[in-house]
Amino acid sequence: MSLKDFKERQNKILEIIISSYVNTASPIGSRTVSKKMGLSSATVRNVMADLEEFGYITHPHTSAGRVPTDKGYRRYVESFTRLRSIPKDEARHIEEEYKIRRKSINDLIKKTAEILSAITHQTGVVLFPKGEDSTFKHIELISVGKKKILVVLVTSAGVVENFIADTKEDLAGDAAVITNLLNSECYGLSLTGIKNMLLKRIKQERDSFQLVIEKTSDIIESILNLHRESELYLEGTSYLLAQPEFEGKEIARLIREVFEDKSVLSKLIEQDLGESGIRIHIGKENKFPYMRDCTILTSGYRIKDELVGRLGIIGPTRMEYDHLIPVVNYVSDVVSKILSGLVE
Amino acid sequence: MSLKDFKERQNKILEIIISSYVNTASPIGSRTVSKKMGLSSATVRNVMADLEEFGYITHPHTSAGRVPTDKGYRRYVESFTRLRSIPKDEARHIEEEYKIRRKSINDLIKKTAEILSAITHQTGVVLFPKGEDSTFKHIELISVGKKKILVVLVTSAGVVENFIADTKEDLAGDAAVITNLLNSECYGLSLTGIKNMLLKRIKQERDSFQLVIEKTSDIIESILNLHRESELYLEGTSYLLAQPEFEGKEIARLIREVFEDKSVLSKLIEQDLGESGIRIHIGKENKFPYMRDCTILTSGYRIKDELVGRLGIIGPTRMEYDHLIPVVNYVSDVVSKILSGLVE
DNA sequence: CATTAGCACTCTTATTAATAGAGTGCTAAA
DNA sequence: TTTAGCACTCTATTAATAAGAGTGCTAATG
Repeated sequence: MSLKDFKERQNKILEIIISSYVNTASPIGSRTVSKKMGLSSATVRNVMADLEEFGYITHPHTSAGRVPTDKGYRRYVESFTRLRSIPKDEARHIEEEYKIRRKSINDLIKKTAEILSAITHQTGVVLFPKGEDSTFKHIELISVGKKKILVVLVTSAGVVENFIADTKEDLAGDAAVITNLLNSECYGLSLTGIKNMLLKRIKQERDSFQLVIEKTSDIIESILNLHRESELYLEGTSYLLAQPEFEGKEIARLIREVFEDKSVLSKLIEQDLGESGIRIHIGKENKFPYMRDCTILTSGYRIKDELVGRLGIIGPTRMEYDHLIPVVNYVSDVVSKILSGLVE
Repeated sequence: MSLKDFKERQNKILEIIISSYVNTASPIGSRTVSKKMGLSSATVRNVMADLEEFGYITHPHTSAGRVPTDKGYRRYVESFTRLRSIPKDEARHIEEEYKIRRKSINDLIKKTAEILSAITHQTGVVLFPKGEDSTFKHIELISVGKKKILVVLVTSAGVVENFIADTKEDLAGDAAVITNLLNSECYGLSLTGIKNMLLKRIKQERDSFQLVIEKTSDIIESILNLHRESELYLEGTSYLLAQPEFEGKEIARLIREVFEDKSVLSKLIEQDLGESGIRIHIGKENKFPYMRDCTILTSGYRIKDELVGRLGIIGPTRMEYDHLIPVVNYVSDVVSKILSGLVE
């Protein structure tokens, strides 16, 4: 038998083990594989021994079937040379979900996490970074009470943010004027750009702008201090916890460490922010200990041609990679298309 | 022994059974109670038999201790004549959480669900209704692309909503003018108010407003169709699922039916919207079948003197009522205070 | 030489039986 | 009215056994 055929058979058997294991969550014996291959169980056992020697599968104990290792899943997903296209009805289903599409970007992003979770039955996740470098398109000050100003910011991408700032004086009467001035001066500038501009202006006294700066120093400070941290939308965490591999033991820990404090997960996903395609982190490949039985599967999404964030799912390492990879990819395409459509 | 003393002893024993059961999640025997009461176990058993006869506690089986029933919990919580004040350090802890307070109302509400969950170790929930009757304070149209207008709405309560609307013509040049017109005409009106005003204006031709209506018919339609549904923020669903009573069996069902489709929960909580104080729904008192082992504990929160929504927790019926009721109450006070402060 | 049949061996899981223990309810005594 | 005492019931635990799944190795086969 040629080396190529040999490898091919290994792949085939690994594939059967994985796809069976994904469904049953219990070790796969040689007989199970043999039936699906038309090979005797003895032959299969030989191949299995090889696969085990190279670390693609293991034994929970002597008389149990085989279970894929992280390395095994890795080999499996690497073997996908090109993305399978997703079934028509599933595509339609996704489109359908987006029909009743929320019309603001914030809503769209949040809804996407829900949709991902609902169609994959895994935990859906969307990372929406807010860089220091996003530029302002519009700013609006609205008086909502004595010495209370509601600040509404719109970035060039069409994202709306708002907060209420306290001011020293009551600016109710001046809100419109100041709004106009700020708009004309700040349009198109980034956060750091605004900071620089203001510093420069403050130096050259006797500027018509000086008055505004004085009156609105509190607001301006609030804007500059606005920590525009990345937002991470998680939806359907219960799917993950319902998996048999997480029964009982360390669930509480996993929750607290991973889901409660989203910063860990954010960091993990942010690593791939530069990448545009599908990225998969399997089990212990995530250095984080409580994630050792989880896989993070994400794809980048775009506004126009600009890569803005990543979306995907978090599930047990034992997930349907062959099915879920195309789904996540498809959703990221749909989201990119909608986002791009919203701003032009 | 007088009837009053008799009832009092019943209460005391019920209280011990409940507080023990809350901690251990396993039936409480007469000996356990006896030790905490200085009464013999035989006497306790007599009282227990009475309590059982009236349906306040049950027997899982002959030789097991007693377990409180929904009716028992109900009697227990009704026995709280006034709210226990919460411990100082806990109060400080809550204040602390709100120190890094998000400055927009939307963020505050969302953060509150997280805080509730974190401090109670239950599922936190906040209902934020958006009535048809809330009035508009400000509207802003911002061009974000050809034939794309970003509409930003601010309600009198200071809540900001935004969406992107498609228009027939490109309105980039007119955005500012239209914004001004809409603002002056719509200020202080409710959604239905705006609808009426527009209909009236459309009838009387040759109105200066006519032009605007024509050009912005798409936007206006979007605003009118804006289904301002109540928002329900749920945080920490995993706490509920981690409870021993939900081990294994119908978890998946509970998730899908209750947490995924938030409308059920919304309805349940909306029933108490008129009520200002603490409201508790114990077990089967929630008619919804999958909630029969859960308690919903909520308190109303206010902006100024106006009741706007409800916040609280969802947990197993076996929860620390004596501790959690004051906590939820305290949080609702803090939130009310902050909300009121934000708008004046 | 790759494949397969056969068999002894290992370890898990399910089943059964036996025992210990927790808790009750009732009766009679204090 | 309270309590001590006791028989009784049911659960939970433990141990022993049996059944079963699956392996690895060897020898036979095409």
